[in-house]
Amino acid sequence: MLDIRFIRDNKELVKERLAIKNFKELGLVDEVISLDEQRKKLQTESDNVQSKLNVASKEIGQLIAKKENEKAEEKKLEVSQLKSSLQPIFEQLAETENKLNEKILILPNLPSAKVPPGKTPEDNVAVKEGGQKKQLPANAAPHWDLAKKYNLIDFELGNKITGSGFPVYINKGAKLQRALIQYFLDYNTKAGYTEIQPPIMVNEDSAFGTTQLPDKEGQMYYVTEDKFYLIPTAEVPVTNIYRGEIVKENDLPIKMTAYTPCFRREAGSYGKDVRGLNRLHQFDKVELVQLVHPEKSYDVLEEMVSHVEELLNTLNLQYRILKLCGGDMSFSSALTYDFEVYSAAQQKWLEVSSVSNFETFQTNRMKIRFKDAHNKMQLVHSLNGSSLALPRIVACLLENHQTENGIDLPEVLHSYFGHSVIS
RNA sequence: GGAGAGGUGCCUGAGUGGCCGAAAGGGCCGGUUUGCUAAACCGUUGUACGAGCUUAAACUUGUACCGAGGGUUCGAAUCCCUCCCUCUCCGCCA
Repeated sequence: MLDIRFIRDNKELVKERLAIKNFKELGLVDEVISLDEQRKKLQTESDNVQSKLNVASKEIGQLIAKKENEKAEEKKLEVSQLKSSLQPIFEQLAETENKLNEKILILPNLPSAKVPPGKTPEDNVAVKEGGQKKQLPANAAPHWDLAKKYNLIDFELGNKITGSGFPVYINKGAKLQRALIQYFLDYNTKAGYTEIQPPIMVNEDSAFGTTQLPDKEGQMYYVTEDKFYLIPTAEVPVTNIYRGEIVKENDLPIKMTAYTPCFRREAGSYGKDVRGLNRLHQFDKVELVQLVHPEKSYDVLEEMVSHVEELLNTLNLQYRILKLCGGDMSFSSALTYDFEVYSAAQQKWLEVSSVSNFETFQTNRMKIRFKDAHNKMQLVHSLNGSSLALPRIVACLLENHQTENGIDLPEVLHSYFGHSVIS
């Protein structure tokens, strides 16, 4: 959620930036500002009346104490008149606040000055490519065939148990998952992230805090009986750990990592990209979350990008890092880097991580703050990134490391997996 | 799921209708003392949104906030209702 004071003071800048994000309803900015002005006026009005009421009530108390009941009764009449004049002001104020709130929630986060313009994924800027391009054997297969050949994943069985998009990992397939999770978590905790195992269902407030709600409820599974959402990413429960907290400046940065299953309804995405592990309703992911001092957040973003990049390097995968253009960024992000790994057998890039700085967009909703050196309240900046999303990594590991005889696993996984080859 | 108790500031905890934004103690921060540390003593210590003043900060001031939301009353932390949560006992159970 954008800060209303910032919008007030930087109206034109806000519009310019929103335009970069390809946001069309720029008139909302003016609406929000005028609603805010109305709000202030109404509040001043109601404060004044309430102040009078408070004074009068005290006087009544004193009159009663002095046994001057008649005068007290007169005052009471006066008060009841004041009260009835207050009623419409309250209603207007509530209505204005609701409207303001509703409108301001529609505004996406402002892209940082570093965000390239553009409308579609085509306009994203590749900032780096790395890793080795693989020479695959002539009979190279896509991962769904490899998964079957080596009996790692049973997609049909998942259909039977739950539905499509819920694969069953079997035997070495299951162990590979476990090895990856363990490896990623160890890698992250070594870099100073605290491991968290959060709930994988969250309440409405949490889903609101990280901006899944309102608006994206269609993407989440919902447990109606208890009003819980299954998390689409660990970002939701982990960031919300600090919801409503005032942290010490010295405690920043707060670095957390968590493995969780993630659930996404992926409503409306049928057809092409859903084959095999490419797009699932349930998948595993290890996530990074940081809460940091506002002055440091862009350095931290770069640090997180290198952290994920280094992790990818150890897996010997060919990757590229994209800086997302304004039009392709998420609603809440100020700057996002996507990591894509080249799936040699499918001959396409698969997104395996997305690292973003949200600045104060989430923390303003969650009210995660600290007192700075001048004793002034400030919102912390929040960032998160995947490190990494399992299914596509598994897909790329299988495809890119396949040989005539099996799958050669990268060295870092040998001890976690217990073997160097899947055959 | 059933029965009971309770949710107050950073913490403990008092407060059952006006003098309560809230006692007391602890903690924190600042100061005095001190060779240093400790102790002792003094002082300070909420948030949000307005208004005034100001370049700004400081400051002054109004309103709201004692789990959340409603209600009663001239007046609510205090009384009533609903919900949420915590604790104890019972039941069920990985």
